[in-house]
Parts: sequence; C-alpha cells; structure tokens
Amino acid sequence: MPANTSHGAATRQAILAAAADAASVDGLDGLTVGRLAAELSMSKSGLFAHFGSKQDLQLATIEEARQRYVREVIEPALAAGTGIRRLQALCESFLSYVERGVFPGGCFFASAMAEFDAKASGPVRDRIADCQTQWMHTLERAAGNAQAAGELPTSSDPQQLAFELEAALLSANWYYHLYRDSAYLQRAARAVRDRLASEATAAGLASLPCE
Amino acid sequence: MPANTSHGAATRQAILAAAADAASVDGLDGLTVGRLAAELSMSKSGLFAHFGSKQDLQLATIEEARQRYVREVIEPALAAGTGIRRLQALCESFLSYVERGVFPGGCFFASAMAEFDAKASGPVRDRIADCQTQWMHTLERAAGNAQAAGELPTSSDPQQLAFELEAALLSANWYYHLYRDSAYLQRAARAVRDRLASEATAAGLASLPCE
DNA sequence: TTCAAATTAGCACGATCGTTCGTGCTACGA
DNA sequence: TCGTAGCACGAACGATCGTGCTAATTTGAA
Repeated sequence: MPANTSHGAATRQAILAAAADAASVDGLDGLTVGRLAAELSMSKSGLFAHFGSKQDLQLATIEEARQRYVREVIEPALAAGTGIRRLQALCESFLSYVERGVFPGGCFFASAMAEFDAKASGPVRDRIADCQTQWMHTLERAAGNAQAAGELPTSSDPQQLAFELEAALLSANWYYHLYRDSAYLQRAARAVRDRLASEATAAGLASLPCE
Repeated sequence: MPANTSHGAATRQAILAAAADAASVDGLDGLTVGRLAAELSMSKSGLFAHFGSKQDLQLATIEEARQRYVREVIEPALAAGTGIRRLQALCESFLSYVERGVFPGGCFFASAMAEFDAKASGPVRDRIADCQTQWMHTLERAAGNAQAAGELPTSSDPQQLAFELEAALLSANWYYHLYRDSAYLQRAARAVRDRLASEATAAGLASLPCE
C-alpha cells in the first residue's frame, strides 16, 4: 500500500480532526458535509460513507474533541501535582490550551455548550452536557481534595469555587477570541491566582507555586 | 385602520421581535427567512421586503436586541443607585433578566458573542463586538465611579473587577440554560456579593445593600 | 370615491443542504 | 487466477437556503 494512501480508519481520523477544528469555529450545526469534503479534497459521498448520518458525524466529532481535550488539558494538569496545586494547574492548563490554539475557534466545548444550551434535548446536546459535567466534576474533585488536604478551609464550598474558576476560564476564552487580545487570558490567570490565594489556608498558601 | 392590521413599521417591529427571540436560541446564522415567515404567518418575500438582505435583517435584529437589553437590564440598574450599589445592581439586573427569560434562549449577546467570536470579521461580528464593549464599559465605569467615591480602594483595578463580575454573569447564563437549574444564577449572585464585599472599603461595605 | 403609494403575496431562480444509489478501484484470501 | 470485501467516487434525489421579479392587495389622503 502506498504511503500516501490511507486505509479507512486513518481517513476517518483525518475527517474527525478536521471536523473538530471546523466545528470550533462554525459550530456543530454549521458543519456541512460538503465543505468538510472540499477541505479534505474528497467527495461528499466518500466522506459521508464513514458515518451513517450527520448526527453520527457530530457525535463522533464530539468524541474526537473530548479525547483531544483530555490529552491537552486534563492529563498535563493531573501530572502537575495534587490538591490545590492540581486545581491551579487545571486552570492554567486550560488557559494554555486556549492560547496554543488547540482548536482554532477556541475551546470546542465552550462553543458547543453555547450553541446547544438553549436548544431542545437530543443526543448531541446530551453528550455536550455530559462532557461539561465531567470537566466541572474534575474541578470540583480537585477542590474537594485540596480541602481534604487542609489547603482550603472546611468552610469552603468546592462547587462554588469550581464555578467561579470555570467562569473566569470561559470568559477568557470568549474575550480572547472576540478581541484577539491575550490580555484576557492574563486577566483570567490573575483572577484564578487571587481567588485561590484568598481562599487558601496557610498550608494551602505554602503549596501554591509562587510566581 | 383595523386594530389587527399593522402598517409597515409595526410589522417590521413584530418581525424583529420574533427574530431576536429566535436568534437567541438558534443563533444569528441559524435564523432563516423561511422559518421566521412561517412563524409569523406571512410569506417569505413579504417579510424579506422589509430588509434588503439577510445581513441587514441580522443587523436590525441586533439593534432590536440592544434596545431590549438597555430597557431590561441597564436602565433599571442605573435607577437603582450610584457607585458600588450601581455595580451590584447591574449584576443583579442581568441575572434577573436571564431568569425572567427576556430572551427565550438566554442572553442574546452572550449567544451572539459565542457564535461570532471566532469567525472572520464582518459587519455583524463587528456590531456584536461593539455591543459587548459597551456593556463591559458600563461595568467598568460603575467600578471606576465606586472607586472615585471611596467605596473601592485605590488599589482596585476596575477593569479586572468588571471582567470577573462579567465572567460570573456569563457562566450563570450558560449553565442555567444547559442544566435548566436556577441554582447557577444563585451561585453567580453569591460570587458577585462575595467579590464586592471582599474588595470594598469600609465605606463601600456600608453602602452595600445587606441581604 | 378615487388614486397613488406602500405593503404583502406569488412564483421562480440558482446554490447548497443531507442523503441514497450504483459503479469502479484496490488489496487480499482461496 | 478468481472472487470478495472495503473504500471512495460521481450523479442525482427532494428539500430548503437567500434573493430577485411582478402582481395583487391594502392603506392614507384628496
């Protein structure tokens, strides 16, 4: 088999990579089979044959994006420490992922959540909500562990803390792309640092990487 | 003129009201002339005649949404006080506007910003960015005035504070609609209160409406 | 009551949407 | 060598997209 000829699975993977990139810009509904095929220099029908329907393509695209997110955001942060350090690492990892342009249109799941949050329920919307829940739980678990380790006071509310951190991250994503200005990423980083520093116990402050 | 017969301007207004509602759910690109006409029981061409192009319809829809936003969010808050009270009133007014369902798909401008932030520049994207800038400046001005009044310390950064408050508001909008759970509106309200209380001077604390 | 202007409907267009179908190519097992 | 399976292609389907034209209707003023 010639080196430049990809067998089916590799083609499918190439399609999904391009689909995830495109969907981060134009949305999952903005994805069209025709444009995607043109971008990949293949026929509409040839591309479509890999998926039974557009909805299947959307679901497969979400799965591809999820794996990219785990690889680029979560795994590096989990390796960076535990407790409050991990919590901060998760936030910084997210901001780095936005800045690196892992998806050209900004965080895939931020875009997808905004696109589907008001729409009627369906397989695609449900899957997006699942992914968002998983990420939120990752933050909440890190906050809970930091609390159990005494780095956050018992009076802390891990869910509330996770919500506020995530809020800064999401907004950084929006404004960074809307104004094409990385100052908003730094604003979010500062918000995260200040928020963690103000909530941490003395033990937590000692664990926090100083700048 | 019969009461149920609207002359041109009223028809146009009815179209724009429906368009703004629809766009908050399906996005400004998801808006289609055909569906909008069907919803209003009029012909595609009859509706289309009010606007020279779809882009003009989108721009007019944005203007309609902007006026609704000013009426429902900004004006009530401006009437509620000055300084740090106004800053808090703006935040609470926004959360109330989301909860009241002023737009059925959540904040129109949040949806529009998410939809267009990664797209290529154009009249529609530019107009959305303008509106977002105006709102952000409203928050920043309120924070600056509170600082000038001694309710916030001179060490405060009004832009940073506005960014963090807006982040909580935006995220509340997303999660409220994604999970259909008003708990997220309360989380944001709490984040706003805590953030203002922790930053305010003694004079500011005295001005803050206690719960 | 009549007329001109404004407003809406009807119809058609080219393009593109998601989707289906039949065909040819290429590689591998018998 | 032949047959078979997997993969991609081109053509075409009906539906809907945005957008023009023209005809019919409605409206406000003379």
